[in-house]
Amino acid sequence: MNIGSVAKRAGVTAKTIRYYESIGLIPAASRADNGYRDYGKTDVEMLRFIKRARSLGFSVEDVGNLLSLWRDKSRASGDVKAVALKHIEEVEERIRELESIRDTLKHLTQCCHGDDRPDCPILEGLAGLDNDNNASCCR
Amino acid sequence: MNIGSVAKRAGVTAKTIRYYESIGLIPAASRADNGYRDYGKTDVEMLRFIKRARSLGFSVEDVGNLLSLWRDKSRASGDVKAVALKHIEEVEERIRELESIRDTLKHLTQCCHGDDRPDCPILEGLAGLDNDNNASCCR
DNA sequence: ATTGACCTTCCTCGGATGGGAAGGTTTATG
DNA sequence: CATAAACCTTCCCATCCGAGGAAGGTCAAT
Repeated sequence: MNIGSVAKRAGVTAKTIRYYESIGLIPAASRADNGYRDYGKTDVEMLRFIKRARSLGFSVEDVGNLLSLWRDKSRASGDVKAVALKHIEEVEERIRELESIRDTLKHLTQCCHGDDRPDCPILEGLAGLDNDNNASCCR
Repeated sequence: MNIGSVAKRAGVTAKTIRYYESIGLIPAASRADNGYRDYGKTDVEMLRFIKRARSLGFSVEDVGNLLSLWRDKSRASGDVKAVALKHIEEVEERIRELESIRDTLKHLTQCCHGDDRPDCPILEGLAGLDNDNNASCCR
């Protein structure tokens, strides 16, 4: 199977597959006589695995770890769970950050009358604060 | 004031200031006789403004827009509010994405017994699904 | 024979800086 | 005064994860 077919089947681009090979995430494909990369069914599965893990926000490095656990038939499921739990922690941390940002922005916009007048509490809020966190912009 | 002082006062690095100048986010600083960049108090304010906007997740391009609104004494506060509201939308969208990711991961980990046994529903969940979304991994 | 769809490698780009080299300047200390 | 430390300058390279494209080889169908 050529790289285009396997790419389509796995839902990734040929570019991405070559990139994964170049960084060692996946083993180098064997070559046909014409020099084209040649793939099999297991390669499609592997790429689907990678795609799904990436879509869940695992870094390529994380995916590398998950892949070796996947291939290691004698791995402990606890090892995998540890990777996943750590990632959940990071995702939740990021969510908290974004919520804090959202709350600050909402606060600023609620203070702003939002009409044609030039005075704007949002800009004042952005300008006036040295510290990184929430403002009592409403005078 | 040299770049180091203004950097310290604004809470950014000298590198960052030079970068902002290079991309045109801030005007090129005037130079002293020795060729060093020379800054004043308003530059510190401007850089603080930028820093705070960046910490709230505005892209450098967004910050450029906010800066010109900031400098334009006759702007309408509604213009600023529009930028801010749009950014809130984007932040909330990103939060929803991450929450979806987190929920999928939690689901997978809850299915995993997490001990020394080699069978692992997390890996199976990652491997088995073609579509991008939630799995009923628990048999 | 030609066209179009593949494939190959290699190079560049993006966002928003950080790191560091190579060299000039200023300030502080001995 | 000499020297060292702490500045400053420009310049290039690295990050992360590919996307885009150029230049060229190969294959299948018309």
